[in-house]
Amino acid sequence: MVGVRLEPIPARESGSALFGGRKQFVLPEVETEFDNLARRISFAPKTTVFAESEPSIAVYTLTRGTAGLYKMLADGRRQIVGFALPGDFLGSPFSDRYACSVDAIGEVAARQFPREAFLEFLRANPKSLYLMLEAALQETNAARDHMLLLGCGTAEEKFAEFIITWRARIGHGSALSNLVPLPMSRRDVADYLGLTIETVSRVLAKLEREHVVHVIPNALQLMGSAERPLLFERSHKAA
Amino acid sequence: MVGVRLEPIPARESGSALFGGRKQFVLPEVETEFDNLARRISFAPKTTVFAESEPSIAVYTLTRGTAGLYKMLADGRRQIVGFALPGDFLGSPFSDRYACSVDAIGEVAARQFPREAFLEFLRANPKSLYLMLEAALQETNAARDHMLLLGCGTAEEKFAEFIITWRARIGHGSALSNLVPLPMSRRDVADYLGLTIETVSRVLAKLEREHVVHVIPNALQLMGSAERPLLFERSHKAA
DNA sequence: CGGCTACTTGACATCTATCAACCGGGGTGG
DNA sequence: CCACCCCGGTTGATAGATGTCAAGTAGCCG
Repeated sequence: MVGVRLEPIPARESGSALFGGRKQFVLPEVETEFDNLARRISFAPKTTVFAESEPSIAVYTLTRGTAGLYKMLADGRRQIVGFALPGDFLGSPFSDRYACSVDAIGEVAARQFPREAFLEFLRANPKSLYLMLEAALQETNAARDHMLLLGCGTAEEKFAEFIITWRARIGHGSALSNLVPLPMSRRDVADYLGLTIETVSRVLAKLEREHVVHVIPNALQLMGSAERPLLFERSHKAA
Repeated sequence: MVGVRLEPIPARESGSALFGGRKQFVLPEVETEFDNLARRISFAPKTTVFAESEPSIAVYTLTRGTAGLYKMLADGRRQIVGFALPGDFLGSPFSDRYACSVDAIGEVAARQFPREAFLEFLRANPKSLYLMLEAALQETNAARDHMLLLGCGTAEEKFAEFIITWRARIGHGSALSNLVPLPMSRRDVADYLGLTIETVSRVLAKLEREHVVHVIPNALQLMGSAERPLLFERSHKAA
């Protein structure tokens, strides 16, 4: 086990959906033009926004709720590759088929854009294109950070990294709270971390025994005083 | 264990460096302009092209050899997030620091571009920007495919997926050969798959015992007749 | 109240990591 | 030219983490 403090956590990559919410790729001056392309649409909890390999007819930006992006194997094994929050972009604009599936976790609202219209918008707005490329590279990097976790981390390290990153994402702008909402199920967490739900449960039990966290339905209370090593330490700190 | 045929393998994502080599983001008509920005540079085997967290002063396109991209933890655990082949783009154009490290595996040659000049080129060439965004999204998807492997795969599945994807990448254009060169060390393979070198070695021994492959120094002979299930099956086939 | 689902807990199995020995090829230097 | 060493790789014995299977609990909704 390798440890690091829990608190400061130099704000790392989003680990998010396609693009972390903070990265706005539509500039204010073209926003209404962009919005005109959109159709508002919402999804009930546990319903599918789109599924991998379906024809990619539209792209989305999430406006409310949380969604899970995942890829699956034929026998049902599933890897959640990210969680999307409001502001995140979803879809495969350059592909004829969606590259992964997206399920609403709770109630979800989104703006839907026909794929072709979206591409046309991009072609007409190089500045947006530029910002979106920047966001896409950040996203690739976030995926690679998660690869590091999946390939090298222990169960406890995986969970710790998850909860800290998640807390940073939803704390977004406002101060970080020690009461961290967890809208997703244990199965979602397990599939995100490459673990089983039982292992996640046991890690939680252990952290609770050690007074690092308090387990609450749909949330987690981080024990503020906890200077306990929780996370694995990167060889190079984030910028 | 879940099986799938070895042969057809619908050409999947690159799993590559920053951008799969086949994706040319510099159009012919601006290529000389682009090249004028470049400085040719080469790297001896096992040397570092750049390291994570170093100032991001230049970006590169690989012209010869193979490179490994990786991220590390403080205690030395390493995750190789991809291998780069000629044509692949390397660097963190939008960041002040490199997002991951790159080591030459064998002898490597590359073109080096000052980061600012590269960004200026992108801003001046929306078409390149567009193609690069497309490539970046492919790369994100490849990273997510690898996340699926790292999170869900067994040792044997991981190795099989690796060897098949690698073979497809270097076969690139020409017919796929059953003699697959492996310029990287066992350690590289292990760190790419989230395994130990011993486990990789044992998987190879097992596959050899079962006449699926023949192990050769710096290469692997795939036994053509092998209809043996080797890979894990995706729930949705690639497009 | 009953039954469902999500979650937890326990006992056990298994895969992969760990630790250690060994092998073989290539380079180096005597 | 040979001996040696070093390094990468293989193989074996063992241990440990996590997965599997099964039972039990708690909350929630009908």
